[in-house]
Amino acid sequence: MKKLMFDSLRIALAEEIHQVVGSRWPDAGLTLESVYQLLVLPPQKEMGHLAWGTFPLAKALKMAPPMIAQQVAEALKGRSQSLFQQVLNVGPYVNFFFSGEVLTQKIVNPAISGSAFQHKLFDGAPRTMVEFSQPNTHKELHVGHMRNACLGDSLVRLFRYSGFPVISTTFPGDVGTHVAKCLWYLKFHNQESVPSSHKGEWLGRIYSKAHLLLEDHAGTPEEVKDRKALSLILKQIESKSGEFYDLWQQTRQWSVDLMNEIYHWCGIHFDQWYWESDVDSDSVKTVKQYFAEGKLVESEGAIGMDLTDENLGFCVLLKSDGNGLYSTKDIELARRKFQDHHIEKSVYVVDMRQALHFKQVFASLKRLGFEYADQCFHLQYNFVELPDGAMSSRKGNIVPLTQLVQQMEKHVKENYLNRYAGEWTQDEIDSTATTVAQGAIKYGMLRMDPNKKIVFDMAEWLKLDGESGPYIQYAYARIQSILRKFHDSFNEAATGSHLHHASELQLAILIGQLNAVVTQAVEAYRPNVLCNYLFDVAKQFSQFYHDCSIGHAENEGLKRDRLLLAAATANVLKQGLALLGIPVPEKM
RNA sequence: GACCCCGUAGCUCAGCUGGAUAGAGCAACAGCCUUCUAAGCUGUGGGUCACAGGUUCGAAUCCUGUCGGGGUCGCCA
Repeated sequence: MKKLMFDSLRIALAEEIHQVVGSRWPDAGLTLESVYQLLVLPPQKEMGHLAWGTFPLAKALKMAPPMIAQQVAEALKGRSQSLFQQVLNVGPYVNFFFSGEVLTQKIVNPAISGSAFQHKLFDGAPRTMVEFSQPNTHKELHVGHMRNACLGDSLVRLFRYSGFPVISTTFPGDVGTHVAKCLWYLKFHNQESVPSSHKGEWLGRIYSKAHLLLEDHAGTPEEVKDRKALSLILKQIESKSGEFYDLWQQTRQWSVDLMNEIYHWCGIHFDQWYWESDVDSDSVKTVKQYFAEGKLVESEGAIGMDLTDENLGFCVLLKSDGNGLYSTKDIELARRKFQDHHIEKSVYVVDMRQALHFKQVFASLKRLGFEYADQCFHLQYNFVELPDGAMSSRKGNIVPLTQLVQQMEKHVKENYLNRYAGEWTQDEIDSTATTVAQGAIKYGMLRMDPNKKIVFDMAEWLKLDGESGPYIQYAYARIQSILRKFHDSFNEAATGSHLHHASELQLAILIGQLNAVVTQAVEAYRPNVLCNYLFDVAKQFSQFYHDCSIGHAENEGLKRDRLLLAAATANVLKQGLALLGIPVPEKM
């Protein structure tokens, strides 16, 4: 996979530099592409719009970088016609300033027409499957699940935008001991009647009670009875018959309804759903087949793959009782993914506690002769915990996802949107509250490096000023408000020739960076770099908004140029937020 | 004991495929709504980039070691 050149301003500038350098030092062997890749934003806005570092050239020529920068800047200055307005050398860098016209032509116009968002960013992008969101049925969905869902969904969107063929998939756990525990409690101990709505959440709480009761029974005569009951339940589910199978089908649906409700709220879609119950029995058959072929070994009564020489221990694939494990299912699932969808790369978004598990699974796949084993990638991320420690649905100390959503929407209405009561319809207030809540929650989940832990504190999450999703949405809504107000002056043919203020030019150059930022986010599997960028754009817009009035622009030409720039900014914000799975409000 | 992740301002974090004077948000303090939405803007203060070596013209960034926090290590998922 190779990064492509897609930024027309950088390409044009790189061509000029390449010509100058090529004619002056023909032997340096500098390619157009390497010139392009070395064009960066300067650390300080005052230094310039783009900067070119001379380090590689300095190495090739064995000259001091500042010397080269000076000579390149001089040579560029001597050209009769150039793209840039000003060039100056600062230490080892050659810095460039552009006119409002060039920035409008190269950046603003493509953002207005939408062509800026249609570039293929990579060559040879593999057909990729992204598996994320592996919630268990019969348990409650909590804020920790949200981080995974947001991360996976954003990656799918980023890959797709960049030109990858992508298949999104989920692998919910609808069988296993946690299900048996839940059904056991429901049948033998539950005193409550099943609620008429929110059955999924209720079921999750039943699971917690089941777990606690079973712990209480540990070491008592009840324990033996419990184990027998659980074993019976599991058998009935597996054989697809009996009262517990019926109960499983019924209750499983309650959880699935809850999942669908949440995914719908989040705007998350899966192209393919793989169920544990579906791969379960086949996975055992597959592994038994491998054992029969002599590809697996027996150890301490279990069957698996010995990976001790890779420092990965022993990967159990069949328990001594003949049943499979999580690893067993993942072996079978990997096989199906490549077979069903002819993918070339498989990404697993799963928290870091499973790092060893996936190393074992991938190493096992490789030894089993699976040709795409090296193309399986575990994207690990750190988990969400509460101020007083780890969350666990078994312990019941979780923040349910539905609670976060409800509180956030309520908070947004009470503190901000209810001021429009009477002016807006209730529908507008409700749907805007949902949009803003999505912005707050998703941005909050994505803004940090995936490797860093998130300590969830509801009070902190409800603060919507400063670096937050709503701050960015607010910038967008303000632009829409301006466009509504001055739509008569909006003109797509505006040239940008009236733009001179630093706030205008800075905003223009910044909105031109979207594709470069997306490229970086995709390469690093990190949506947080896009979060930071969009915050910067919104901040730069706020400054522009403050410094450069559109309604009171000195003349009509300037007003048109600024309107066009604002509209382009809105498009970049909307497109960028969409890659995070965040919608935009037309007003807020 | 082995392996993985983290350690940057009072707090939460950017910056990490080496490059310009280490940046934001929050909190604190001082200003800005008769002017396009104050969920906003401007300004001030705040740093031994955990520590110690090494590589390099150049290190918050790469390597080694130490310390501190979290996680994982065969029949849970």
